[in-house]
Amino acid sequence: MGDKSTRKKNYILEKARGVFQKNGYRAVTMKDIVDACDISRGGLYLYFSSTREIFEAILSQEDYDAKTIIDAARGNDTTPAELLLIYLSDRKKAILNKKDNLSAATLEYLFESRQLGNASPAKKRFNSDVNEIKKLINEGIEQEWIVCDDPDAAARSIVYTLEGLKTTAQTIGLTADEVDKEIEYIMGTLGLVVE
Amino acid sequence: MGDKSTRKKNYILEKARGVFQKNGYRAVTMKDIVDACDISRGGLYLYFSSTREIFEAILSQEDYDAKTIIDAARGNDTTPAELLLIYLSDRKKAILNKKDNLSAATLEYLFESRQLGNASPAKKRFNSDVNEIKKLINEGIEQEWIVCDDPDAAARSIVYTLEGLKTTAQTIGLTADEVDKEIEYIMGTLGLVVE
Amino acid sequence: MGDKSTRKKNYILEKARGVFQKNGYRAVTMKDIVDACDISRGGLYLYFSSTREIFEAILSQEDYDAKTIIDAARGNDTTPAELLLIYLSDRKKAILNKKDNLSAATLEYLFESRQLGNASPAKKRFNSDVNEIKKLINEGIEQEWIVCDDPDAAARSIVYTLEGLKTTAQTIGLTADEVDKEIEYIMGTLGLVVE
Amino acid sequence: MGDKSTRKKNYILEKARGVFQKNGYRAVTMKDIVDACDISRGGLYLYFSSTREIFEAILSQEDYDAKTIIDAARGNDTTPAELLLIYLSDRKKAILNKKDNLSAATLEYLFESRQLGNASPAKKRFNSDVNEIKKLINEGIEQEWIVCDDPDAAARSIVYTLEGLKTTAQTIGLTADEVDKEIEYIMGTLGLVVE
DNA sequence: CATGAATGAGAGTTCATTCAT
DNA sequence: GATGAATGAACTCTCATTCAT
Repeated sequence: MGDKSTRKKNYILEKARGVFQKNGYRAVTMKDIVDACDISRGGLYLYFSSTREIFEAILSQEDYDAKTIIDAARGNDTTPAELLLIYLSDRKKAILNKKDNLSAATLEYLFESRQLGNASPAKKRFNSDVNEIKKLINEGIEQEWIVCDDPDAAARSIVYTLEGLKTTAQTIGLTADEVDKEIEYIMGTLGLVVE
Repeated sequence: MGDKSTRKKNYILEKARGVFQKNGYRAVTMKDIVDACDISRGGLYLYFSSTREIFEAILSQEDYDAKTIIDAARGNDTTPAELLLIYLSDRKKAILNKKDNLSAATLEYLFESRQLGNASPAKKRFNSDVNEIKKLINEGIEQEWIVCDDPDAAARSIVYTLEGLKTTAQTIGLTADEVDKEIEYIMGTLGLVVE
Repeated sequence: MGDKSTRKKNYILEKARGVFQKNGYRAVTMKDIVDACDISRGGLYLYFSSTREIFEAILSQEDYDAKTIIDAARGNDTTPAELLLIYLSDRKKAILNKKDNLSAATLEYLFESRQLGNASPAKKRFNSDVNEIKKLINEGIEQEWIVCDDPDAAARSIVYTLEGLKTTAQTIGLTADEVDKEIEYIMGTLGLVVE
Repeated sequence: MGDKSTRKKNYILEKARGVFQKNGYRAVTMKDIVDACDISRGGLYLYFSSTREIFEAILSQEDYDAKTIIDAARGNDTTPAELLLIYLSDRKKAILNKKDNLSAATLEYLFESRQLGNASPAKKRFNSDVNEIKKLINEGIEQEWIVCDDPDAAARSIVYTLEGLKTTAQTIGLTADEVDKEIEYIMGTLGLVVE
């Protein structure tokens, strides 16, 4: 983290992130990143040799998985319902934050990855998120906060819905109210009320 | 439909569809389509002047909106629950059919449209689908098949979830069972049971 | 003139003239002319096989040489001075008439012809104009209207100046007053006064 | 002037000048210049992005305006008549020098500029030349070398005539004698004799 | 005669990538 | 390490020209 090479790498990633946010994944060229970083063409190649490599480096810095967020929020007296709401609210922010948002680029990246046949990191992430939410639902059932016949299906449903909200926000746009309403509905299906 | 020019146009669209299915939207060049159609460079330009134009022509041929499918299935004795299930099953086919599937390309296209500031056709489609499903749910409530406090939120939730399933299928892949399970869950939240 | 083929040819030339006036010579394509004539691509080729051929046909229709104009104006009592003024006034109209004017295209055409080594028609025209004006000046000298040491040089000078006015009008623009002033000056050098 | 980029730019301009001299303005393509310079396609675009840009750079290197030539020739004992003759002789060289001559290309360029609506640099040049010659004529009148009623008209006439000579030389060709004769005639109209 | 679909050469332009400095 | 000039492949788009109908 301290050595010069790493600092430079991080500098590039930071600048490149802005470019991907603005232009998506496929439309970004090495030249765009060179321009954004204000370094030389050759200079960029010393650190990264393709936009794919750069984008993957950026993705690996992101850490928004359910476990991280939920664990950070856990305390002695936080109920599963509260934790779920905290997670959904965090996702809401990410969904609505149109500027600082790699969703569009990430989807493009994943489509391309799919075609190339390597989607496993995304799959791992999906499964881990489902598991984390399922755990929360099971805790809620035990503590009689939550009513749910099939925690696995419920957890999956939440993740699919969040994915759908993200896509919808990127393609046709969503307001905060629309996301709030959906969060309330999700909570409602589990027998929870957002006060 | 009969004249030569229209036949040729349709031929191009058919071939181009394959290219978009395989490569997504942004990665496709006019040359790719020229090669797929086995016509001359200039020849393609007689009919279409950009990949965007071609893609939009393909999209306008697609007719998978909820109203079309549901109306086609309505009969004297079809219950709202049955209609909803028919719609979801149709969507399931579309979600899983990875080969003959423009989802990935369409999402890319929509992202680009968004950046260019014209997402309204997609929005119209979204709203129309939500409405159609809401109508179904309301009918179900009247006929006491369905239990639902907020039909609008329920309908939106279904559309978001389907969107999420489509994306997930494209990015990390889904099996038929996984989709079935999700459909059952959706029906369950409305108090319906898939036998 | 009456047969269908000639009528069609003339129709094409008429439309093409407008295109050359608007766009010059080199910039004009066969397609431009096809579009202007509202005929088929192949149809144009039945009559002409290049823009050069068309332009040459147009040029051969033009008949603005000094002899034509001066002869048309000759009468029993027209003095050489009057004839000269009539010719210069005619040229003035041609110089200023920016819309209906092939000057720019003609110059481009002549440059290209020069490079190709066949400028003789233009040369013939130049010499004939010089001769016609020289004749006029000589008549004027005989009748003691005009004072001039070297009628040949004077005639040439007039033609060069008219050429210069034409070019200047096309490149940087000229007003009627500016051309009038120049005509007066030319007349003045021959001892004539424009009343 | 010394740095490599400027040297390369000048190298390109030098080679491009030859191409414009040979082919005029409109007919020249970026590829022609690439070939003449023996550099890569992309290489040329590092320095210039259109033939227009290149041609304008070449033009801005030219410095043949009347003021420059006349000022360079001024000395304690040079008479206005001598200065005028020096200027006309310089123009003669430019008019006759068919190889190293951008006249044709420049006229084409000016036609195009006219169509695009920006002819002002040429206009400025025209006016400045007229003024410089007018000053010379006025000096000549004061010192009683020159006889002239209307110095402004005379100066304009000279510029128009030179323009006409240039065009004529380019289109149908002129010999040195023909130009000499015209110069003598011009001088004669001002009451001057070329010895 | 007349049409206009079709071809393919060729121009413009952009970028990933290399390499001498 | 770092630079940025240079290359050349690839893509978009336009036309002159042909030819089956």
